[in-house]
Amino acid sequence: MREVAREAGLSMGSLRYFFDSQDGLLLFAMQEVMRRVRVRFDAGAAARDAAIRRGKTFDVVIGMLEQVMPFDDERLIEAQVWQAFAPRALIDPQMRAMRRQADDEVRELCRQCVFGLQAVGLMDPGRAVAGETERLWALVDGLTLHMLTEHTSRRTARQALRRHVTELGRA
Amino acid sequence: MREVAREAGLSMGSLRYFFDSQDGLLLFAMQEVMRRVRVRFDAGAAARDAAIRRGKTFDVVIGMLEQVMPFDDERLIEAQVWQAFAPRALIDPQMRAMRRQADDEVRELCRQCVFGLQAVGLMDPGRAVAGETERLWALVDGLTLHMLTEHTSRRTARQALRRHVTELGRA
DNA sequence: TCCGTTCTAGCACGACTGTGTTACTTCCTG
DNA sequence: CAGGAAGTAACACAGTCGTGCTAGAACGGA
Repeated sequence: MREVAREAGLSMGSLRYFFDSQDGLLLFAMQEVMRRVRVRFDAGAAARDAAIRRGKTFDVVIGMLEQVMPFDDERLIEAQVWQAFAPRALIDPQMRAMRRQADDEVRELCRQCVFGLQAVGLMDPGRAVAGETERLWALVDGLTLHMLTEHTSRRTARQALRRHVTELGRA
Repeated sequence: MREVAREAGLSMGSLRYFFDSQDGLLLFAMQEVMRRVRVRFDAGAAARDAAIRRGKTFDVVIGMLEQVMPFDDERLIEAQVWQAFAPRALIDPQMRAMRRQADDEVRELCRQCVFGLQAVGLMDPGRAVAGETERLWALVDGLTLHMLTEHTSRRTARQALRRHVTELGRA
């Protein structure tokens, strides 16, 4: 708390005017990360719709998935902050619920990507949407994890993601 | 520290006889998790070699990968403990190095799996080993993450893993 | 100008933390 | 049996932590 106040240029008392407890601050921080991701994601919605109409479904899918992954420094920090909350989210019910919601949103994004690819004939119709959703979701979060520990480069992660989505189209 | 001492049935003074500092305790705990995984993994080495000679390469690969994933309660706890260290490992150099080593070992396991599948003709020769290693590794860690947060069932994770490895064989 | 809201700051309390130190017990070996 | 090593315990210290509380500043509308 004192460190946060210091970096914000506030005294402890002032900080506590906005956050009545540490839990409140932490919860807000989590929510703020979620909000930022959503804002960034929604910002590109119109452009994506236009691209889809031009038949660029594949590129749009890749682009959407990359939005929730740490492909620049800002998103890298967000991912690291999120990671910092992870252990507490295993214990704290509120944090757990919040992470649950965030995870569900990413999973839903993956499902839409898989469904979309199938709809435009970019995915083998023989594949199960649910199963492929789970696999894509795990890949996205796995690559995210390896990028935030800097054990995988952005270039490599991008290639792996592209490879995976491409694979979905193979019969 | 006091909580660890309590659960161990020791006083703080006694605990400090074994671990001269908190860092030492934490580092040991990380190393202990790594050791357990290795022991469990090595325990099945002979059986796997035998299975491979019988041509059961696919099942062996699946089995090896499952060994480093939380498919039972014991491994689930290990994964959660490991997760608890993650944020600190972003800062602390020693922890960072230790996690780096652990990650490298899992990555190497994935590489051997990919390479092995290719060697016995279970993988399309047109695939790049390095790229598929990265993809498999991300999938394994992604599924692990989703299992430890209990957002994915063991059954679903198993299916996704099996699906992925099977896919590698498709031309 | 007055007054309530909004914001800021400071202090102090009680609890908890890791560590340094000392002393005692247990146990094994020479 | 003596003595040293191994192990255990207890205490205090210096910090840090989150929080409760009070008081004052800044600001905006009546």
